Amino acid sequence: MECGGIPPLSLVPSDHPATLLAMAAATSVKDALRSPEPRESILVQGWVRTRRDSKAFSFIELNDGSSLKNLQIIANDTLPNYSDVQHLATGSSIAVRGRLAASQGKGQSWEVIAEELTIVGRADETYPLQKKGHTPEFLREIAHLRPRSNLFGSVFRVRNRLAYAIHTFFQERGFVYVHTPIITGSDAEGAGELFRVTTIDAKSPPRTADGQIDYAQDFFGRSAYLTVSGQLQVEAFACALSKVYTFGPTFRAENSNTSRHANEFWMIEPEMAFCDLGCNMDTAEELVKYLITDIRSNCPDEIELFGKFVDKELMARLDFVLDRPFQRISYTEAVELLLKSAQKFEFPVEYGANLQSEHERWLTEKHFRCPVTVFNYPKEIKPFYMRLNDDGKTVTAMDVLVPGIGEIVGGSQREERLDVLEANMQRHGLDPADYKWYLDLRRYGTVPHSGFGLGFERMLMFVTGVSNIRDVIPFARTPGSAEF
RNA sequence: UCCUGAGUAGCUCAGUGGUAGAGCGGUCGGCUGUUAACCGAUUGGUCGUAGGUUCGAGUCCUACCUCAGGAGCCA
Repeated sequence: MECGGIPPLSLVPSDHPATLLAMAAATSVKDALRSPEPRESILVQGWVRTRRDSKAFSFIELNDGSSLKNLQIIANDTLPNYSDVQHLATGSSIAVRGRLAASQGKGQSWEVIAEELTIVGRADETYPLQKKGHTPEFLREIAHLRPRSNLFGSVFRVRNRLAYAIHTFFQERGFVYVHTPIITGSDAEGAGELFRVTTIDAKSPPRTADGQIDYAQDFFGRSAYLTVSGQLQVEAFACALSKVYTFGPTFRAENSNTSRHANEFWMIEPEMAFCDLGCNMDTAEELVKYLITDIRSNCPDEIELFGKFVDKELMARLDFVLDRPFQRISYTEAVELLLKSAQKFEFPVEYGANLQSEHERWLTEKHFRCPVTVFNYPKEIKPFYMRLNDDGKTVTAMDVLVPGIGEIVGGSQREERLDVLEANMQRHGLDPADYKWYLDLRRYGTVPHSGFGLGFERMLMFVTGVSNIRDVIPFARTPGSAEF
């Protein structure tokens, strides 16, 4: 599979007047453009990007989403419906049967001389997309039409390829894809606010004796939520199938209003048995590099577009990341570096506190100027499941920071010692009784194991240079916004 | 949620308390193997919403809404 690709049209409304649509499978614009030779007969279908009239014919730029490039159609005035063709507006859908021939003009090698042109669906002058550039903010308001733009068509072809590359990476390495549940009963995973899933009537909920809503009478007989992470569940599968990963949607009810947060996003969570923190960091870094390499070589047109119109530094940065090993630095060393730096920070650097965004940016953008993996954080600022180091002060957390985005990967070696894990839970105010099944993994044949979460959209932002997460999700869900 | 900024034509924006503007787009015509074509004409407005100050508000004040950038939370 390559960056784009659409299946041939096989289902056609029976009452449709277009005879062309009933013909054999159409050729995609992408395939037409890379044809090795002229073709006597070809059928192409798509949407009109723009049209220009010449003396005795009309130029139509046709795009079907299979490629960034358009296919030029020559519609001669001998076509019986030429007067209609001359009024074809941007956005209209057409089917064209004709001859694929070498172009007489510059700028494209092939063009289609139309012998029959069917107008499938008109678009009138209110069609909001112009052939000139639009701001991403405007296109965001027409999220249902923006995939027809060059920028968003490219983003979503790359999104497709990135998902494919993620599966390829893990499948080639013997990982098993596990579908962890979307609905979860864990309400204290420490990964943020949760969306409640309920069938209780909001107007007259069942009450307990003390007046609280009685969720024991809810659909699942308990409180249930949309998942904030498949990690706890996937650990169970790692402790059986050894190397596993999840790749699915994740939901956080945080009121985050930033360019890097959405309330519904996709996450990749590998989990590996018999794997310590070093092995974990190796895997995360190898994955990030693999994905960049894959997109770089399989979506060249799209990357070129992003480099031209989205982020001029994109290609240099991607190559730079590929050429160099990731920097690894412990939290303690990072704090020392930050304290020694002459840089003035808005927030003070101090051991024991979380690194601020500006601190992370300094490390990855100013100091090392490449991705940085920070590991061994103070236990106080990390969740209960991370493995306690021998120093008794730090846990085996690791974050991969990349320039321009910040944290793209967060992970750790998990605490595999039952007694230490129970103590961690108590320190975090959690009741081990609520995690019986999770503790069983340590009770029966426990093994050292590690894993991490890679934000799918953040990775996509990194490889495309697109700076707002809303622009790499088909229909973004953010606070106050779920229109489409 | 907090801080900062913005909201004027379909889009991008100008408009310094006194007649609502430009470029692009759209439409019509011309020209032309064109390439974000070109030339001419034309179309286009609840100035985010609601109040207030003023003889007079797009412009000043207040509240709210929306968007953007930054912060926190994190992926």
